[in-house]
Amino acid sequence: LAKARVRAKRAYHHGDLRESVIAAAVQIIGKRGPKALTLRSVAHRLGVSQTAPYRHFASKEALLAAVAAEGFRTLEKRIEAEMVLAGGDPVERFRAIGIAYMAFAIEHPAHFTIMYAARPPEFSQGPVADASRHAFKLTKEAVERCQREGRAPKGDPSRIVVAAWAFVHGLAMLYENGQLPKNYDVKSARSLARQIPLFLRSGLDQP
Amino acid sequence: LAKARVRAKRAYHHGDLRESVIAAAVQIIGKRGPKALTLRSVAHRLGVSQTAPYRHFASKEALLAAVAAEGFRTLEKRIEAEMVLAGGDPVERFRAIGIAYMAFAIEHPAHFTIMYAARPPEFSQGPVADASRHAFKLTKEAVERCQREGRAPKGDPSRIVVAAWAFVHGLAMLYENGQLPKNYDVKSARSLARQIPLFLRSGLDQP
DNA sequence: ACCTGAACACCGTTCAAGT
DNA sequence: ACCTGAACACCGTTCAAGT
Repeated sequence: LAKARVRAKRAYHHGDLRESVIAAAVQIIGKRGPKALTLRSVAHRLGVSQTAPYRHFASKEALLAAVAAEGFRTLEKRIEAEMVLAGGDPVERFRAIGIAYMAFAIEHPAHFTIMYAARPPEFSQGPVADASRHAFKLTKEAVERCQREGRAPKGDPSRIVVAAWAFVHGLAMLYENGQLPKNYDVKSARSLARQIPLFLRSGLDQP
Repeated sequence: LAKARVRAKRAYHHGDLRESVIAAAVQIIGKRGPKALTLRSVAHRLGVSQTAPYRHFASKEALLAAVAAEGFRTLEKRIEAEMVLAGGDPVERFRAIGIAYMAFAIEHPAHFTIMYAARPPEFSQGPVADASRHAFKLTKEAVERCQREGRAPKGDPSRIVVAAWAFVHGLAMLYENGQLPKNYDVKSARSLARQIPLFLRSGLDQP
């Protein structure tokens, strides 16, 4: 009867539950906010017992870390795609990273929220830390090319990277929190293009 | 006996419990992180029954909103103090706001976390929104003075304010999360002074 | 190997009752 | 007015037991 159908549905999750749990978590966060995410709600949504997710995640934090890792992978792909579009100009490449970051935050708010709201200790190591380092390295390379061509001031490129990162991250944060003034059209990520390279041009003297 | 002493301690909280609850919440967040903050832990720390805080706060979120409001008041005072130090030069005044913001984030991490991590609906109105608006207005005035003296590009000053705000907020965020490179000395807030006014000098063309 | 059901400790919140 | 104690619904997590 109905019970048989439920059982069939459950059987479907054999070997696939891990991905389903992540997807359901993202959906719940997206629809009802991070506070509404409970393991039990995930399990219920998937028609699975409340303890089933523990087969695939050691804890709720481990699930959040998996969502974050997925987010960082997506961000990485977004950056790569935008870099290809940018072509060879180093300033354009620098811009592309910021545009990709902003676009990612806008297009994947649930992932973005988890990536920076909850920061379990798992984030300091493993795939999340790797992705973070990789994005930093890409940006630094773009800045160094700008410096070589005389389009950014001399000095430690890391300072420029951090400044740009802080700017874009802060902007994404303010956007996410709805704290940007109405006339500030950040919905189109490309409108930021002109603002990001200001970090290449001035003000970055050593302290 | 011991019971009498507890009773005396409790009596002390007559008319004073509200402030004590806020202070205890800040301490718990500072020592054990926002996740460890429970109304019950606050009550226990104050030697009061678990339901006593409900006399002063309608909910846990209301308590968090009160912590945030206290944070915004402190930030406001910090900005005013730094503005006095800055004197009359408009660029210095613009800098002062960013310095005060960064210094506040460093000196009051528990408040800062609550102000931007948890965002209950209470934040959209009331004292929190007021403080936010006031800080924005102060910054905008500083920018407009810079523009009048030819030390910032023409155009909508709000764009410069938002860019500077995003930058400083992002930097504080990265600092709070321990995501800044080791050689990036943000612990001394004043080392940011040279970086903040870059928003006044370039790159802020209209999109 | 993967899932269930019952149980435990903990939480926010409510409410009748105490002073 | 202010606080307590018991209770409710909910949560993360554990574990013996099922297939």
